[in-house]
Amino acid sequence: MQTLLAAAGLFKGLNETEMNNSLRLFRYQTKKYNKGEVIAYANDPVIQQLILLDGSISNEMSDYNGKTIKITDMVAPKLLAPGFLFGNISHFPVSVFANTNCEIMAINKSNFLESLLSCNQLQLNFLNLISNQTQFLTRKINFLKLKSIKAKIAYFLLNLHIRQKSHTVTLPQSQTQLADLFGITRPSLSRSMSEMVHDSIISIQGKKVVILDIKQLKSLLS
Amino acid sequence: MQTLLAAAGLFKGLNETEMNNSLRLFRYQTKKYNKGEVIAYANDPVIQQLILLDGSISNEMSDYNGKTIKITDMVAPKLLAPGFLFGNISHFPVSVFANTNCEIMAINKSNFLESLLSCNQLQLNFLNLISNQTQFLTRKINFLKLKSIKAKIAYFLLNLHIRQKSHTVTLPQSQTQLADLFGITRPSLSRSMSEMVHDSIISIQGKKVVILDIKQLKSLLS
DNA sequence: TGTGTATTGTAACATATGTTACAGGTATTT
DNA sequence: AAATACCTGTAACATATGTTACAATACACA
Repeated sequence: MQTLLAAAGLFKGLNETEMNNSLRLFRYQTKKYNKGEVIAYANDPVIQQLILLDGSISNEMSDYNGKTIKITDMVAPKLLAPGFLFGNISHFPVSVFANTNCEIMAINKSNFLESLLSCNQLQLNFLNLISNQTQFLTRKINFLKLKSIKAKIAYFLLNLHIRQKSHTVTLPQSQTQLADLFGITRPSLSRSMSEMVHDSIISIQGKKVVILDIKQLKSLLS
Repeated sequence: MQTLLAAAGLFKGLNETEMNNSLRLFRYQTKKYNKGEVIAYANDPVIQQLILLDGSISNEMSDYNGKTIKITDMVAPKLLAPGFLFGNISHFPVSVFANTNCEIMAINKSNFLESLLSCNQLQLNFLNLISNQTQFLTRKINFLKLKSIKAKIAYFLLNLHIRQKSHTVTLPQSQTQLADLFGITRPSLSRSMSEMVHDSIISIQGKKVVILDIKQLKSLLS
């Protein structure tokens, strides 16, 4: 358990004693969810800090017409929505589904706060986790601000390029899933990629994409 | 100063003694900026907690082609980017401009952390401020996810309707500014509004908009 | 009151993206 | 190897939005 919470970032840098103290303070419950089950509904009030101990979940935002859009996948161990535990009105911004069988730790808000206050390192860790989430949201906003499909493709490929450290990048998802992620339709994605191939900016072979002209790719971001 | 920081949320609920203690701990500097000056550049590292004590600022995100998009305006007193002070890589997500003459308090990150840790109420307040910022960002994402211009107009009008508690709402900005906020062009905004008038969903007279058919307006959100 | 400036409505046209449909390819299962 | 499901490319057309331009109106200020 301690290892898990350390990996989640919450117990990072705590020594054995501090971990034990904190764990003793947490009046937590754990609950198991089966694949496909709903862990939290969007707009549910956030009254507990949920921590994904095992399994993987997906965050989905429900559209006004009921259709859900996947935001992101998360793999254990991870704190869920740490930035929403406090604040004036705290509601889940997304619905949380179990992608696989999951185990969730739940800690009551006021108890969690008490425990935080009892350990400086724990507080710093929590602040760091929230800040990271904030930065994630900001990147999401930057992505959503991109106006054209080609700009989104470029942004995505350039990120892959940085992470995979190669001009040949491997798409981690099918075009159907990517289109979903981008909030566009699959034929539109395909068409834009084809045009970029035609313009010799990239070349495509299955899931491999070769970045031929990184300068032009970057210029698509404007 | 104490009143200002209380109004900013940071000193909310602190008694006189706690405020004095905290203020003594803060090794802050204050700095004045003239209207139009840049307070922080996007991508600057965040090494201090900045607090706007007086004046009003605007957050602008610089596009890849250098063009800036206004995100939001803020009026003193307010903490700037509290969610970015901690975390792995903390860079300003936006540039900050002085809309009017401004006074800014700057507190070193590590000193700010120390001070937080010395007062439980202060910590809770900071967590609440960050959470509120997170919720703000989430609402922003929800807005950006809206696909059509009419959906954005509907979302905006419905929010005004809730806040102004009336079916007749007053637009707080010119269409030019709204279009900017929505990330669209002004003629497109005007056209969409005209169509909504034609469909008897709203009627417009200057800055006054009357919501005639709230049901249809809501259905535009899908 | 008059004059310049910003704001709004609108039109014609260009472009980007969505929609639908279909065919060929690839992978998976049996 | 055959059958099935999924994935990809592409085309024709519909729709939404951007672009540019101009006129009409409202507003601020001398």
